[in-house]
Amino acid sequence: MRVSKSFIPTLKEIPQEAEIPSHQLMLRAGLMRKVASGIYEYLPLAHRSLIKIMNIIRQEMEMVGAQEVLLPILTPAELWLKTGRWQKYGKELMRVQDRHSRDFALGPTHEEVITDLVQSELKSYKQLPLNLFQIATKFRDEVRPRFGVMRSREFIMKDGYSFDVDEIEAEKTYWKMVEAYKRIFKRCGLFCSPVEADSGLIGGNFSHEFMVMAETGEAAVAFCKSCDYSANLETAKSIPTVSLINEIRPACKVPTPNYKSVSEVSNFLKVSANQIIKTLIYVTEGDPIAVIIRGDHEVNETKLQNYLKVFELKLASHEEVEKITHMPMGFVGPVGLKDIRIIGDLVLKEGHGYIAGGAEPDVHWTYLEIGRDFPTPEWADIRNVVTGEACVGCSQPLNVGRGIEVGQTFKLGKRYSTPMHCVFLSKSGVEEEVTMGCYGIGVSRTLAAAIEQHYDEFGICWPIAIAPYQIHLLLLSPNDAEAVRLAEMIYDQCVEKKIEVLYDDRLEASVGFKFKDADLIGLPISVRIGSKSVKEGIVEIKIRRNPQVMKVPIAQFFENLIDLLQEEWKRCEP
RNA sequence: CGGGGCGUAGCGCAGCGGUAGCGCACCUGGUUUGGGACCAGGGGGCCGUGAGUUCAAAUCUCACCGCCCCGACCA
Repeated sequence: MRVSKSFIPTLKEIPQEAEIPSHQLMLRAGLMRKVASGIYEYLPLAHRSLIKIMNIIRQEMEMVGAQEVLLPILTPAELWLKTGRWQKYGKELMRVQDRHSRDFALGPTHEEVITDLVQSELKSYKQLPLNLFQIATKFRDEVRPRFGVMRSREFIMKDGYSFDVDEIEAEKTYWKMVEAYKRIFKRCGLFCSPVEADSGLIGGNFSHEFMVMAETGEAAVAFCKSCDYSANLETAKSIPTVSLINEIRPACKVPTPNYKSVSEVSNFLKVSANQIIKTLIYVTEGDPIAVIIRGDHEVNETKLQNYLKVFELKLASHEEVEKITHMPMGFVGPVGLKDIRIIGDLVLKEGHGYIAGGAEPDVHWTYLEIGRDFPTPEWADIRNVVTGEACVGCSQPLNVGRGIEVGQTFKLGKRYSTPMHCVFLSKSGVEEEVTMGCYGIGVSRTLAAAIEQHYDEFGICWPIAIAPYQIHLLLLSPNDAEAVRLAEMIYDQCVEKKIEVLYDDRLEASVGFKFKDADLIGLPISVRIGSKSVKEGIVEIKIRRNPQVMKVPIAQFFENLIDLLQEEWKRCEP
């Protein structure tokens, strides 16, 4: 492609709307433009990259025997009513009506649609296993779209669904898919690993998220450098450091005038926060509940929600707290708490001599013993793992970092086949429900994540496998006939050799302009041709991610180029 | 939905009661071409929308809309 004929609107300045590097660079390098909040247009460069990601996915899916289909975006409400998700999915499900006032949803995911399809055709165990996938646009009416295509309302997703005769076969399929996913992300040039995950709204009992570790990631991940344990903070476990700090003494009240928060109380009493019990009140769709947790720990609401099996969970407001506990805000504690279910974080179990709210203004209890001074709560793991705690796999210290979730795999079991009556006749002639799995990849998010992982101060540094073009050919002296002749020759030969080349043949752009654009667009290899190099009989080649410029005699140019391309490809091998 | 910020030329911004500006980009002509060139000329705006206050509103008031950030939320 000649730049003079291309649609690549690069920007010199950082658009004010963009916060994170990938978002800024996607706008600046002319990859995309915004139409509305969370809705983007993909321009030619981005489209070429997306196609490459999709093709890698297609190849790997084919390798594990999955077949591609294309499902509708507009889906009738009745399908969603069958599984209860018409209600449960909430406002994120984009609902529309047709001219007859019939309800539809723009598909955010397609379990219902695919299960309905398979249900209508599945008769015998002989048709199983079955593995179907599609690559299509999805809609989610996100509360807050963010970070460009990282969290957009309309996005491209690969979603796959597997159907097996039983749990054992389904699990085999699941692990096959996990392996395929690892290959896909590696082939896209991403450093990405599966982490244990919460299975959320989609249901099921087993899940992994594929995380690209990045500062700007929205998910918190606990991981171990010594063994391969890693998990989303929503499910992560650790061996906590237990605080057997204090001697056992009779409980006594101490004045804490106007000291309410954990940090205020610990400063005032000169104790560390891990001796304090924090009491939090949550409201749910049922009764309110109380949570007690060590002062230096945080409640993980996903864990709590899963333990309680509730849909709604919200920290109570100050007014609600006082009404529910009959204690003043800031001095709520487990002693004297009545008529409320109390969940205690497991870490508290072994400790002694705790400090907690005194149930009346300006007072805290000290030397509290669980079970002696207040009833033993229901124990559950409801807290966030903290950096430095011991790994459950190998006892080495855990790290907590941030990640971008580019894919997720779920074992669904019969979550969808039961309500949608997706059954088959088994070998023994008995009707059985099919066992399902589901597997997603955010294709547009993968593109953004790849940039988030491969950029520098000048622009993008594409992995070759998903780069819009492989070579950026820069004609630096468009008025030098010899340079033009050489550049045109190299361009023609690249086209002939099927080397994807973007040729900056612009007459009007200055040298600096071309260099800046090339750095910004970030194709893996640039080839520079100007009067200077032509006179010396050489061509300059630069690998985007390296600072040095190589000088290659014209006669050996293609030989060298092909070697360099191969080296780049090696970086994307699974 | 709660909190904060911003809407003025394609992009980045200034102006904050009295003729709508700057830099970059764009168009024409010329000179240039190894890290976002130079000279000369030129085009482009309902100052987000609507009400109000005022002799006079981009500027003050109110409402609405849009966008961004933090939080809540999130296959």
